[in-house]
Amino acid sequence: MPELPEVETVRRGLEPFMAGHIFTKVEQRRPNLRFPFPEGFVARLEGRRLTALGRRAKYLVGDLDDGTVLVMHLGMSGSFRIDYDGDASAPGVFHHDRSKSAAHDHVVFQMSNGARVTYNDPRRFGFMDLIARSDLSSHALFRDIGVEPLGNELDGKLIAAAFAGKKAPLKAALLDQTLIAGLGNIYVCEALHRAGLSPRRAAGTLAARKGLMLGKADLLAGTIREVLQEAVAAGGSSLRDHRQADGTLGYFQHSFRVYDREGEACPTPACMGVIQRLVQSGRSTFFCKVCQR
DNA sequence: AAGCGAACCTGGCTGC
DNA sequence: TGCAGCCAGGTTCGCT
Repeated sequence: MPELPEVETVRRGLEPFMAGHIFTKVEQRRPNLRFPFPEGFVARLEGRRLTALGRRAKYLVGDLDDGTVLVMHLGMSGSFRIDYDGDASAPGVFHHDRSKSAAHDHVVFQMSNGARVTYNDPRRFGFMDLIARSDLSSHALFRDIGVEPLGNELDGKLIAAAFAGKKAPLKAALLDQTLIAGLGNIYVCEALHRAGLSPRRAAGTLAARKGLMLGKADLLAGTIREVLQEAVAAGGSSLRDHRQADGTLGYFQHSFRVYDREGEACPTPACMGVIQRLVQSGRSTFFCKVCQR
């Protein structure tokens, strides 16, 4: 499920059940996901307290009380669910999601507060790692990651500079995690439509603001921020019944303007276009060729 | 060296 | 009903 809004939604769902609590038992049911689990994964977690659960790009980043960081990536199909043995009437406690096969339950975290947190991932493109907090920013996974689109750095000037000279299409440049971190196929399509920019336009053609005149790069920075904020507020998007950690469904998919809407009328006011699908670097792009130039 | 397509893996849906 | 083929929210590798 995981672009930035979905990962952030997972983070918020897990935080109250995990942060501040101790891993009393960890089950690792297979030797690898996308990559092998790190040496001693279970032993290095059991008995440790998770002091905080954060997010960087599409990574969940959990600090342990010994200076280690538990890094988790959901790949394409990873999800968490929570079973809580405590007071079932407590606020924020939800039902177990039984819609997924236990055959793909790869990791189970038993926490000291009675919460059981299960990681399920049919395609196994996700992974987990343990990295010293002091090495995190220089680690290969994080070293080259670009700006957080919901942080303060993202603006038209940054986009124009990052995309300068690029002949690759905007679609590809926006998916490049070393430039802007956290966008994926859905939100790139949505941000480009809102900005009225063609996914095929060369990335290097966006200008930043000159004086009072806003450039297309400024417009795009605004729509990226806007669509991500709206999606986070909606609890992310739930395709194929993908659920939040608490078992509830995000609902931003109902707000898609173009993604997976091939053949539908373009939602731009007064636009007579029809949403088209095309393939760019092996992925589906949805856009309106009338109002996106 | 940037920019593509293929690969990783499983499951769900479509169409014959 | 069965099965082949295509598609899926991500990332990395290897070939122009």
